[in-house]
Amino acid sequence: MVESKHTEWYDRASRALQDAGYRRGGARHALLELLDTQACACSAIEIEETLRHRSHATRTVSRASIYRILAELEALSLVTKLEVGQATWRFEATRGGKHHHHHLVCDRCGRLMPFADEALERELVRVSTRVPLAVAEHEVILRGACERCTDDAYKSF
Amino acid sequence: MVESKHTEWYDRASRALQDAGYRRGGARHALLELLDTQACACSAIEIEETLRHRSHATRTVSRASIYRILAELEALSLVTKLEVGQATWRFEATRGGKHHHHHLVCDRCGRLMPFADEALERELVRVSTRVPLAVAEHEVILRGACERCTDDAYKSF
DNA sequence: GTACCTGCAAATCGTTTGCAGGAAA
DNA sequence: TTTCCTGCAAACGATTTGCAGGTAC
Repeated sequence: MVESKHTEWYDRASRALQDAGYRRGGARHALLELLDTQACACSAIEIEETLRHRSHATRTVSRASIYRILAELEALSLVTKLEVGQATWRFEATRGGKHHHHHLVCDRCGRLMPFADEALERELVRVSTRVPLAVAEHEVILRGACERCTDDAYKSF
Repeated sequence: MVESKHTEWYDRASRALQDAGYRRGGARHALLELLDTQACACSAIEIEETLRHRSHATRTVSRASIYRILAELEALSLVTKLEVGQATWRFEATRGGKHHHHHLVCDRCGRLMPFADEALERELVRVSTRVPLAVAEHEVILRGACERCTDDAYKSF
């Protein structure tokens, strides 16, 4: 098996877990490795499937453990829990400012894609100060038809 | 029972349902009346409770019907389905431009409040054109601690 | 009278929890 | 050896569906 390189997030997460007193369980390790490779949010079910089927996956992990570990990671702010899609939680590694992004959701195929925009970010920060809430996080979701689905519609004529 | 005034939304929704060939069922009517009075999104369960307990509620409606009717209304763009809170759908009447708003969610008590901001809206429209998706809707959620919860924290010292 | 509407109860699906065996320290 | 970690299976809660009776037209 090829030794794969980890990102900064993986190292930070490993350390944080250790500092928080968690042991080096195999399931937890497998989840960290997987989350580290994901560009956008994925659901617990997707994580389970990926770990089960991907050849390079470290091992399979039971669904209960997936939820438990994700909850631990969320409590340490190592993953962010999103509500996007089908009334299902999705999770993604909480990376630094540079990787901060929002989400595009295709209404037709359910595809989820990240996007980022600096001006929008500034606007959100400004709005956050004018609102009766001590804002800790924000989240923007744009819904519509993705290019793939738009193309398909075109081809079907 | 006092005859209550309906908003433009109620009339538009009634007409749209009729045009779409739906009959004037009692459950559907009760739901329209209720949704018409709500300032912000509510869940199917909340709707059921409200219809059951409120004195001015027209009648009770079974949960299955609530979901079915909400799905019809959503298909006609008469309500908007949101994912805010506990992996639960919430629904609110789709009103004209003036009532367009986004949501503040309190992480501590779960309270949901609407907010609106014109500059943010313009920014969202701009961003929508620069993204690989034919954007049909957008949604912004700000999470944090509401004033009530912040006050409580203060008082507890 | 027919076709649609509605309520009830059962099924589904994502998520959470209880418990017992297995692994890390 | 002790305590934590994990998987399994059962519990849970929101949502959906099948079906039978009731209602609008």
